[in-house]
Amino acid sequence: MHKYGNISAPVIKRLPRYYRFLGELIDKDVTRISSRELSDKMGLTASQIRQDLNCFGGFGQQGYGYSVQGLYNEIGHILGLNHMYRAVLIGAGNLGKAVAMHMSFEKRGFRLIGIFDNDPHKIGTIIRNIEVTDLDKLEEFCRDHKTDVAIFCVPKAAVPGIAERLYHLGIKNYWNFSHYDLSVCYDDIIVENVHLNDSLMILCYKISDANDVPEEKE
Amino acid sequence: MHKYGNISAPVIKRLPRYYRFLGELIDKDVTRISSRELSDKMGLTASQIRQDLNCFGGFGQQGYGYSVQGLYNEIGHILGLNHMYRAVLIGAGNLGKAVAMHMSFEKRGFRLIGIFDNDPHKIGTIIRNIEVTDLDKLEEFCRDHKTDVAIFCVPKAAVPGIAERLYHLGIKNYWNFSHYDLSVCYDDIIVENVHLNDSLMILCYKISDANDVPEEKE
DNA sequence: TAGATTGTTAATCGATTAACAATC
DNA sequence: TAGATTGTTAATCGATTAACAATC
Repeated sequence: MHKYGNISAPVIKRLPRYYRFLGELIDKDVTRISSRELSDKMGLTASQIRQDLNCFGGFGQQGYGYSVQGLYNEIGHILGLNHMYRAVLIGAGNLGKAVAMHMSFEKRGFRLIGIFDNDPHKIGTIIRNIEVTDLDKLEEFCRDHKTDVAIFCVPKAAVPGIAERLYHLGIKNYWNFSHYDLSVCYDDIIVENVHLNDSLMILCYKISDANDVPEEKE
Repeated sequence: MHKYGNISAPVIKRLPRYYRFLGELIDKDVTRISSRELSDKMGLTASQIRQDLNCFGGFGQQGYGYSVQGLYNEIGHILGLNHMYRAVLIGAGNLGKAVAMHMSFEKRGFRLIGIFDNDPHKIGTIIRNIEVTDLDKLEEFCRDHKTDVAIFCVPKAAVPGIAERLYHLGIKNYWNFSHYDLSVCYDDIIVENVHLNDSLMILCYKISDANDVPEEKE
């Protein structure tokens, strides 16, 4: 069962960007905007914006355009930001700590309710008002606290084992920062990957390709 | 001038993933693989793999398949990992620190040569053997040290000003973790974005869409 | 040689853009 | 009413898949 039919990945990927630009327009006290104006600002075509929005409904008004605040609210609702999914963070290393400290979970439909690690030096420390708990107590914690999502900030090798435990606990939604490909293991899970290494390599490709310098590593 | 013609974005995005899977095969002492076998492992079609690779050259052998190590090396070369682009990190907060500590820059074609911040509490601290420098000394530093890339780990509001300074210094390659859209400002720059908030919202969409629960925030 | 698998061309599928009638 | 801009259908473009001759 899908709330909005079968929306294509490219469309979904653009939604947060629309949301961001509309938020900026609100900050600038812009109340209405046409698909044309928005397309200029965002570097898209007006057609694409109208097509994208009409996957979810007719939010505009002929001859007028779109209400900025109205559209912002609609897209926030489509994205499901009104939800409050309970998330546990697995891994309190540099990356995990940064994710815990840096993200505005509450504005994005989530609440961080637990942080786990197996390093005795980290267990017991406090990150953003949450005590880092021993990974061994994961099952106990999830029995006591409804948990919807797990965030993976652990090394690749640790992922499969932890994923199996989570899957067994019925937690099947993952925000995955590890280099492990979760999607090839289970097929009834929801995964959103953040592969920082991949992103860095793509930057490397773009620079190399543009400069065409056959310079080698020294 | 482009080294490899005009390769489409979807193809480029898959390259790091190929690289990752081939690296794993090497670890498992697999020496040869057919497009068919690889496609099974990765959840792609064999056709797509062959099409992707043939954008860059014929790396296989009819009747045999591909040499795992050979293909790994070729893709590494295509990605430009043999380069050593000098990068400065702008922003030594939680996220910046995590990026500095967590990334294997040297394996991905980069070397981190400087870290900058404007917070007096951070200036002078050491992160991964690099002293955090006053952002005011950016121009001085870049005059003395050839710099190819800037990594943005600062709040949105700080980005446009710093981007202008970097652009003026001739630094036009950016790894952007901020929520600021650099691409709409300059058109002769290379940007690779890591928008963590967007990623989190996409996860929220996927979960909401799959569950179809009209549950509201409490 | 026979079998396997590539490189590559052709067919299909999907996403983006263009056009325009509907309508505010 | 006239002008503007949407929602939506049709046309184009690009990416993926299928097919197969080339060849190791």
